[in-house]
Amino acid sequence: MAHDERRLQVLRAIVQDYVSTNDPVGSKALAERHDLGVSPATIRNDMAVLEEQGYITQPHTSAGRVPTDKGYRLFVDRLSAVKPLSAAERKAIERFLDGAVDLHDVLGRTVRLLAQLTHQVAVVQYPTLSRSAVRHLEVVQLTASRLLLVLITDTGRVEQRVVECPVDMAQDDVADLRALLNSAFAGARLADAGSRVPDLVDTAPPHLRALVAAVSATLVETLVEPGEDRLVIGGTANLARTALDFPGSLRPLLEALEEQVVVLKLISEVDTGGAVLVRIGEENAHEALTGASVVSVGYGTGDRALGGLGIVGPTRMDYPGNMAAVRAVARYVGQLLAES
Amino acid sequence: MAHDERRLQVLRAIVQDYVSTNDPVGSKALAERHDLGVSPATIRNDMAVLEEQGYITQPHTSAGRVPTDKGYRLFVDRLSAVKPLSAAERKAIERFLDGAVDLHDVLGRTVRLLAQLTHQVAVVQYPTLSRSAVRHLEVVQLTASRLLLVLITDTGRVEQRVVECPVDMAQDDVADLRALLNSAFAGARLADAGSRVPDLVDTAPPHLRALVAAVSATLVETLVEPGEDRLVIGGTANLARTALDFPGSLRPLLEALEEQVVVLKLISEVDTGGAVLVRIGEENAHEALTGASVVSVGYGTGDRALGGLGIVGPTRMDYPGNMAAVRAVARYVGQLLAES
DNA sequence: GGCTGGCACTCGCACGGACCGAGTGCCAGC
DNA sequence: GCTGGCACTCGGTCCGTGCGAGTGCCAGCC
Repeated sequence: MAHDERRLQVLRAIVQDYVSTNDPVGSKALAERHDLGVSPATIRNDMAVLEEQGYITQPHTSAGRVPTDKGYRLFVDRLSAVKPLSAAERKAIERFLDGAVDLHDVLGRTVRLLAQLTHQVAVVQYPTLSRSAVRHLEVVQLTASRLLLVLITDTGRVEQRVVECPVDMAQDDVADLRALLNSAFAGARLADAGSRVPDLVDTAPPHLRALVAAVSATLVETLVEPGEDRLVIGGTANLARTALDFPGSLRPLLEALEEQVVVLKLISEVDTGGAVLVRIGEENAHEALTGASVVSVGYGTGDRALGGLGIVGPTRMDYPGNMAAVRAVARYVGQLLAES
Repeated sequence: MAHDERRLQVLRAIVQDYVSTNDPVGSKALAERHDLGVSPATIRNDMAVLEEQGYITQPHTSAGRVPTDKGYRLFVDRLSAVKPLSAAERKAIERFLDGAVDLHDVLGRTVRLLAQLTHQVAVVQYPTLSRSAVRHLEVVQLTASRLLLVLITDTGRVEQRVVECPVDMAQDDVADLRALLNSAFAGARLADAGSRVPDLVDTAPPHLRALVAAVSATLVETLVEPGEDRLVIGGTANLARTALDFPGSLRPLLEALEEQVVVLKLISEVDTGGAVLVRIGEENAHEALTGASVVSVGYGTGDRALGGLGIVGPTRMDYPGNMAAVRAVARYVGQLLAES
């Protein structure tokens, strides 16, 4: 019992030291810097056991130990206390986010803030369309047969689509179309929009039916589908600082970030309970993210989930601090968006 | 005369070889790989002169020569023929860009395309707001005293702003406001919008005056100002490949790219005549861009300039190829946007 | 006058051996 | 079960050497 407990202390100390120094940590340094109450020799025995169990590893003989993914996992699950943010950090969050003029601005500031607080790459997802509701649909005629459809959601997103129509339209037709669409979809969650289409087409005046059908089809096809979820990414400059932590090069990671789809999946799969999720190294199950960890959490207004946000960095990161920062920022963003 | 001519050939050969091999190039290799018709010894004499004049330099004694910024400049100005795009590349441009659903999509595809064609970081500017005209203004009421203003421009941009109003509004007020704003601003270039405000406020019905004033103020302040210009950036993964070409680290460059303001300035200062602009190394007059070159060009519809696009890469880049790619993409994007 | 081949010279770099020190595993003793 | 001691391993650094690429210069040739 007592051994087990101390071994965990040793693991914790190893993780902490390694994260802060980036040097494999040896038994002697550990005994000096931490009050473990035992000699280096004893620590060596513990380390041998930890290595046996797969929590730590040696880069090479005669080097210190380094935590494995499994070691970080244990650290995150059982050994790390939540690190409260400093007053200065709370202040910074407020100062940074207040004064945003629209959703785009809020998310842009959020991603910069997160990157600055954590010194990692930050990722913020736009509020999911499928979980948003229609606030207003605007229709603007571009040419005789071409419309610009602008969707405004209750989460503040504004999306545009160009719709090619089968027939030419008069100005009155466009106004009628706008009224029809709004009365049909206003307040509807986008996920449910599809089911309202048949009814809408049926009740539309005959001369507008083809038009309504074409426009609603575009609406449902391109706005309800997932895959239309967007990401804001920032702080990639931080990768240059941590470049040495990534084995091969930064390239695959940068590519994955640009690709968006992989990261989007990781960020959007958040715990509905609001807990911060940590995925360490190979847990991410994607080649480009070997050696990378993702810390993410959902944000929302009240009890309603809007999307996810988080950070991506090397497995060798300050988990308690980053988890605290991610959670705090998510809460604040949620509040901010609830106001509008 | 004949010497001068040959010396330029030597410089051209040095640039070409150095760009493709990344090794300082020596007189012997030069004589072997290029048909200069003279012996290495003669080339050495020419190289000594070129070095004297500042076009090339030696990283260290007993190494070959490397072009300086000045050398690249001469190469771009006088020694490079425009490299026509291959049929496959033209095909790729069409295939890539066709099927875009809106402006956001067009620019996103453009930046990916450009990054792929040039293997550099690509940058595309959204159509400048100040040069755009108002197509439609939509007003959506969020709360009693808060409005969401949505601006749709003739260049396809859709911008949103939240406006806090001094007074509570009834639904009819919002509808009236919408009509007033549209009749006042529809068709106006945003740069001229400010001058229409006083007239608009004067002619507005008394009970709407405060409202109109507040909304137009926001409109002018946040949408007409420059600095609201946006960039799309892509292909940063290509930096990892060319990392060795950047002296210190990638960090300052990545930071400058995220900051946007520096790059925006470079990209938006385009030649109005439609020529491709090349800024080499220190010509960029920004510390983070030492060792980087920017190739940019304006894009637009017909004779109307919308914005700029271009690439950022190491000074050691394929200027003819990249210039051709940038120009071709800009043309195609211009055509595409002219259609909508 | 300009080009060429030859030649001595300069360095950067890769290679290899020696040294050092951090860290380990093991063992006998407390 | 912990501790101090000890022999051992092995990566990193330092240094000296040899090699080769590339240069500048010079005398001779067209």
